[in-house]
Amino acid sequence: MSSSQRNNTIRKGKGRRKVDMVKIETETNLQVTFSKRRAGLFKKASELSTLCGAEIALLVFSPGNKAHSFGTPAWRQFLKGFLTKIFHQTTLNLGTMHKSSGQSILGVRIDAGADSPNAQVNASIPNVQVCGDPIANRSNAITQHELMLGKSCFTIPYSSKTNASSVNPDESHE
Amino acid sequence: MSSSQRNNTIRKGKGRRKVDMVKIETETNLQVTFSKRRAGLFKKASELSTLCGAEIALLVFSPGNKAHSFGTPAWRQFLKGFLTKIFHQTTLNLGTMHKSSGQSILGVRIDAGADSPNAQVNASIPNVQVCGDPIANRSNAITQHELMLGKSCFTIPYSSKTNASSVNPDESHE
DNA sequence: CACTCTATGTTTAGGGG
DNA sequence: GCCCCTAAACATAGAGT
Repeated sequence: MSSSQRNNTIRKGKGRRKVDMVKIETETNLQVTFSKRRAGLFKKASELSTLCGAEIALLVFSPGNKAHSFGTPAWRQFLKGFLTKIFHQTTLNLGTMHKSSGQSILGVRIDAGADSPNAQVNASIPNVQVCGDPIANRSNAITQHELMLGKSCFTIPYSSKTNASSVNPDESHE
Repeated sequence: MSSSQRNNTIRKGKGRRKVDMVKIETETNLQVTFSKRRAGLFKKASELSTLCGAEIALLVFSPGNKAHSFGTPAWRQFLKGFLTKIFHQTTLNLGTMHKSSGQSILGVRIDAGADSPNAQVNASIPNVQVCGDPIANRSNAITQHELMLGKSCFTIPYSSKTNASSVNPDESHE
């Protein structure tokens, strides 16, 4: 046990209190924290995009499997152009519509069979695909994360020290 | 122009200075800010995952098209289980390896043709697919973002006020 | 690029309505 | 869930190495 008690506070004052970086046990507390921090995370993503012109895609699933997503405005166009360079034998369907509901279906579909740019997808196969996975498989101990795009492999060491760097063997150093 | 000068500082002190939320013009400045904030964003994502048990996938492309990714440890398993429920006519290939390099290829591949769970993907078709797109298409003005998963449509109004809420017509309110 | 340092702007835990 | 409030914790801009 750390200096504080379990997941709880260090002292009784009013302002912000330190919390241990372990899963919150109190259900209501967890819900509140999730909402606040999810909003904060989205804001940070938005700011990074604005300040630096970075393209970002972010998917968050709450413990109750509820999906929350974030994407920069130019994401679709950016991704289309980026993937087009990589995928030589596939066709990208972007911005399709849900057959029955007519609602927008976001994401990218890689379909080796279809070649119609605006082909509608089968309603039973939502056009949503996601990416992201750490090499490390220990909970709460993300040590490295790799992403393979085309011939380039990007590696991001990630530790509790919040280190984050990247290596790109095929392109210029950034 | 705002109260400050362009993208610059308000005063001359030493500590942190307020910055306008517009794209940074100075190249070196932008690089430094990108590195710092990207690290901060990843840390926030990691903390949200740890504290609340949320599954997260995050992709960031720098202005130079360099990819940085983040994903929670259980992301692959989580996604596999989640998508299995949704995709009835496809096969998921997870955790494949790059043919030539042997390096891990992250992400999810929806391949209607293949049904071998561990089939290797063609090296020219990296198994990386991403999701994320706003409904709004104006730069720096993300107003709404929708994600279609199965029969459920999740909507996240997003404004400069950093509002972020979600609606799920098919499941319980969170 | 990475690190350090400072000062300060920003986020957020907890509690109330 | 939303809003408001407080005060402490945290993130980070700018400059230097």
